[in-house]
Amino acid sequence: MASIKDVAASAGVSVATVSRVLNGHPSVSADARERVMAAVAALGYRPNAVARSLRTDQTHTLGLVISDVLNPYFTALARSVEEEARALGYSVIIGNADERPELQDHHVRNLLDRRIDGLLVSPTDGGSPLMLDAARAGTPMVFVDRWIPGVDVPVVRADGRAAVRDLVAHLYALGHRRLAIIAGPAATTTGSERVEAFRAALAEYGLPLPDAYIGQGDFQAESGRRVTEGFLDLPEPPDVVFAADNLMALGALDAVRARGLRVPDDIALAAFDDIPWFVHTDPPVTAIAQPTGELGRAAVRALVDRIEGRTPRSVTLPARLVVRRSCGEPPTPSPVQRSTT
Amino acid sequence: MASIKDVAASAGVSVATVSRVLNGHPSVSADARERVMAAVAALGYRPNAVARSLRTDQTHTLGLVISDVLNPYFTALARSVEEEARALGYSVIIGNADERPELQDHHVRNLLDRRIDGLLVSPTDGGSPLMLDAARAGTPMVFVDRWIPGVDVPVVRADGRAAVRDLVAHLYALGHRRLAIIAGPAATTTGSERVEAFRAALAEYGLPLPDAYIGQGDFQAESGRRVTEGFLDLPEPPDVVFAADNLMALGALDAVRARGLRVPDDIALAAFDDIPWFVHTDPPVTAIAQPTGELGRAAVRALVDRIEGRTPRSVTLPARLVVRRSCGEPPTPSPVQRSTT
DNA sequence: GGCAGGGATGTAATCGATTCCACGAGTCCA
DNA sequence: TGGACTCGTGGAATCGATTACATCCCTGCC
Repeated sequence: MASIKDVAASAGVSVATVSRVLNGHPSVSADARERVMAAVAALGYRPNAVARSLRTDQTHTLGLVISDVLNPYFTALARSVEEEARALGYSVIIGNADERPELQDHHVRNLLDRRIDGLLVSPTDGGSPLMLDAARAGTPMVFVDRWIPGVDVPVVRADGRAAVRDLVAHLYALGHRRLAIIAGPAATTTGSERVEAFRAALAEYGLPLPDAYIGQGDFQAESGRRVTEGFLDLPEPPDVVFAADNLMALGALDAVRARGLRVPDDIALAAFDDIPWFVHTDPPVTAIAQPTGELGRAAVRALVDRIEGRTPRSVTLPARLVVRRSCGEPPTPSPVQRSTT
Repeated sequence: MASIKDVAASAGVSVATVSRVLNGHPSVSADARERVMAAVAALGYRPNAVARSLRTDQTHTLGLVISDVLNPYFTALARSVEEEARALGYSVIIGNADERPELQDHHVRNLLDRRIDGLLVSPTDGGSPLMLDAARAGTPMVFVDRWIPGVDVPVVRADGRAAVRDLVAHLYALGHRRLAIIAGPAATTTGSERVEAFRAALAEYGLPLPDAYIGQGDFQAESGRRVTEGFLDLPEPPDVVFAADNLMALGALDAVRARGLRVPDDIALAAFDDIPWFVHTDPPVTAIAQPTGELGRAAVRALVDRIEGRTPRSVTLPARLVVRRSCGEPPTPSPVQRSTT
């Protein structure tokens, strides 16, 4: 592969001049510029990003560590992150932690070794020393969706509290009184916050949230299935199951169907995170939709602000309730209610 | 960030010795090794992968360019690719082409500039000069899922022909005679092959595939919707719509529902690519399942073989039909038929 | 005792870029 | 006419690693 030296030789100039041409430095004669461009074209020369990064100490690359690529919510997030990053001149390397802290550490370490310019993380746990050290050491970092309390890192996320309140109001209006939740890991902020928001909303309606109605999931479908089976085995099963993410909702649906029961007649279902498929499940699932695209874009902007020396801002955007049929009585019949993720 | 020089100084040895320790070179005294390790730990030193890559001309990184991250099929593929690569000591950088050739080129160029060790591609089109040149120039490359004919690059893919034949048999047995297909872009192998397989299978049953029953899609949901609307507007609409990928099937479902029609009573639906959600759609969708995980792993193995000087093999694995209820009469009732993707 | 061989180590070249500095030539103005 | 300045250019240092080569010292064998 041709290097800058080959270009210089072929154009009859020094490597310094070639570099100046390539970087748009003003002080280059038109003649030299032309000869260099010709040589570049003739040789099919492309600058070696590795060498450039070594010298400039910039990789123009962002790392994105997400909890689960198979989760459509995170895929959508990753996509919007990549789009915005590309628009700002950055590439993105995605690390999939699969909800496993040690994998998360593996990716963070790998990304740091590659000297990415900044890190976007949706932490799987309370934060390993590795990540905390990196943050403290000054690695530009932004948390997205989930975050770690007590660390001085901007957070870009959705606030689901209002939407959860709307959901509970909706459920209450439909006559449901025994509401259960499949929670995410308590070590994640989204895991604990959603339970708290749910509990607070229930309290407004004078409804309890007994421990038996709080199932411990891990954001994966299988745990949704398991927890739901537990709920169904209760002497007094809940009227509604609220899954704290879309995959656990999928598992819940599995469990309900495996028993030969029907949603919403036998038990209602709602989920946090709206995804396109929820329109087409049987029945369509009532969900809380996050502004995923805007979240990803805002996170990238905050991170790039930080990298380029500006002051990044934390951002909180509202989530909103999308009512479908999985909790009972359909909303006023209308054209297919499409997803908005 | 500490460099190898700092470690050398702190350990009282030369950088060469530090490098030897770090790379497990045998000719280092126990004493020196120990002092180096201590210094490494004390400084929290991590080798700079950028510098290392520049010197060794290896990045231990694979590029994966896929057509659409939002498509669960490709996400699953990406996941298995990353897993296998990690097991073999490589990282993966994913580029999402979004079915747009120019974006695909952008990512290929970007990955090449970063001097990735090898490229895994599921081409969005017939192949840009950029990609063909790279292949000819000797960049280790493997095609996965889709490929470009006439290029000397190993291909790892699933052969859906037998499964398509099974599907047609199934449809025929259910009494369907007017079968239509939503095809992918003809420029992609999967786009054209699936139509050909379908046509060939229909021929075995003496069924025609009129042009009006071949809708041109682009593997995205919206095109599935549009094509399906066209089918429904036909004086003689088809009995069955076979979507060449899961997203177009989703669009088809949308279109059918928007008309107030029902699957499979009014029109049946089948899809290429099985995904977990198909179990839970209304109705569950009959689909052709690819061995996605094995495909990803085999592709990585082939690519790494090529990179490390062994001879890579092309691999073709069989896809298989998963019957659910979207084409009519359920299969013998049984426990929930789970997805297998 | 001397020499060959091998182990441990350091020096320095190298990878491919960027960029500081110096230098020559040309321009402008006093 | 000469000095100051600008512009275009090249030489060389530099980024942080790896590694060929040279050196030194120790051991073992004849």
